[in-house]
Amino acid sequence: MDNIEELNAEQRIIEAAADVFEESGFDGARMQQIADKAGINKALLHYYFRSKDLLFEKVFLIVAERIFSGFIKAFEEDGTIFQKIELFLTKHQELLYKNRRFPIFFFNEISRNPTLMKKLVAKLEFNNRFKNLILQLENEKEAGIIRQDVDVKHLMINIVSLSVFPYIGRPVIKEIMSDFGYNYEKFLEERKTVVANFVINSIKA
Amino acid sequence: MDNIEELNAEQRIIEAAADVFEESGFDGARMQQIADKAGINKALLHYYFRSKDLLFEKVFLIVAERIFSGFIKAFEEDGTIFQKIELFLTKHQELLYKNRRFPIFFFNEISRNPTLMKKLVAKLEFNNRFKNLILQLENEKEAGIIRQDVDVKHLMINIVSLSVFPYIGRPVIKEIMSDFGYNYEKFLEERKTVVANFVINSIKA
DNA sequence: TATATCTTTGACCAATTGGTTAAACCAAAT
DNA sequence: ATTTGGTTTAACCAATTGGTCAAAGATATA
Repeated sequence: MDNIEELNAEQRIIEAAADVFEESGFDGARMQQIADKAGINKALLHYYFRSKDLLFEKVFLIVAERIFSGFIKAFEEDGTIFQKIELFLTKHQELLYKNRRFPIFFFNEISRNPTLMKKLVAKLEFNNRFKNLILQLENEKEAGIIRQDVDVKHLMINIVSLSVFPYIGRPVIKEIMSDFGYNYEKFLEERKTVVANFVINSIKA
Repeated sequence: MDNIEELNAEQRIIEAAADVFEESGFDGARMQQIADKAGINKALLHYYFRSKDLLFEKVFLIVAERIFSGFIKAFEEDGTIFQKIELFLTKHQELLYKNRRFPIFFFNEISRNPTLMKKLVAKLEFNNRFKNLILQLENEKEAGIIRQDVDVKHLMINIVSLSVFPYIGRPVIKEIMSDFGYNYEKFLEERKTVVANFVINSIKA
């Protein structure tokens, strides 16, 4: 959303709020700052969204849905499990790279208010979307393509862990890397292929 | 620190502050709440630590050092790389399980104030402590114990990712798991062996 | 006992913050 | 031209928050 001026007040508020909340978190965010960034009076925030809590919840769900639905589709395309993993990792990395501040913001806010996750899960219909993937994994296990001892739950979490953690731990990794003379950005670039290989090596029969 | 009454005021403040900051984050934490939990007057906080910022920094570094030095040693023991990985994962999981709220707190605060990480790295002497591990990995690579294409940086991040992410994403995973009829605590328990196997499968020659 | 130093407190303050309200603005309908 | 409805604003408010300060307690020293 570059041309924020063209949007109407309500939409400008949402974009501004997304930005400020992501930058400072719920507790650190200031209604005045959101109003300034949206180019409107502070009272208008309350006119459209009643309270900081309600504004936050609405914005949080909008942004989270935007990002999640971006890569959740990767698992719904056709292809072998290896292809799906590679496709997911590519899309995931792409999205993370464009939204570096999102992961830590997301997990932090969810930790402070787990109810948000219930609402998000309901909105995104996780359950339905992953059923086929689970079936496919069981099939490929029996077909001898992947190891017998692979567990779907753990595999999924492993993939997401490996993909998203470098963004959550960005400043930590960056600092340690530079301490060793490595470059963080180069590291992220390498990771696009490294992670896929790591996962596939680990599960193929 | 169970018997908080036996400590002197300054120590009680540190323990109370650690608790409140970990629970609410820097922005969400209230000096009054820390004072209450420490059983002292709010003015005493400022007598000992001057400001919220200084109190936070001191407490953050104390808690982070406590936890980091707990598992960093795992890599300094003798043994093959496989043994070290298993030892690290065991210790790491143990510590994470006892300090569930720490990871998200830690990474969130570091993201908002990366300077903290500089101070922590200096305090913990990361560089010196990992040199030997890197040498060992190169040796075992040449000896044909682990794959030629294993990269030390990525391997380290992979291990930490797989280990710590389930705690960062706790409410997220919990919600999705229950949506599928799985149990999160059981999942964590399984993970102790699953992760080690996953990593070792992936790197052994 | 008197004095000096460190510890602890209650009362207080200035600044900030989320939120309210009454009035002004403005486009469309009559 | 006037009314009507939604939109936007400036001014304001009550509550909270980090922080201060002078005085009271406590402890050790002489």
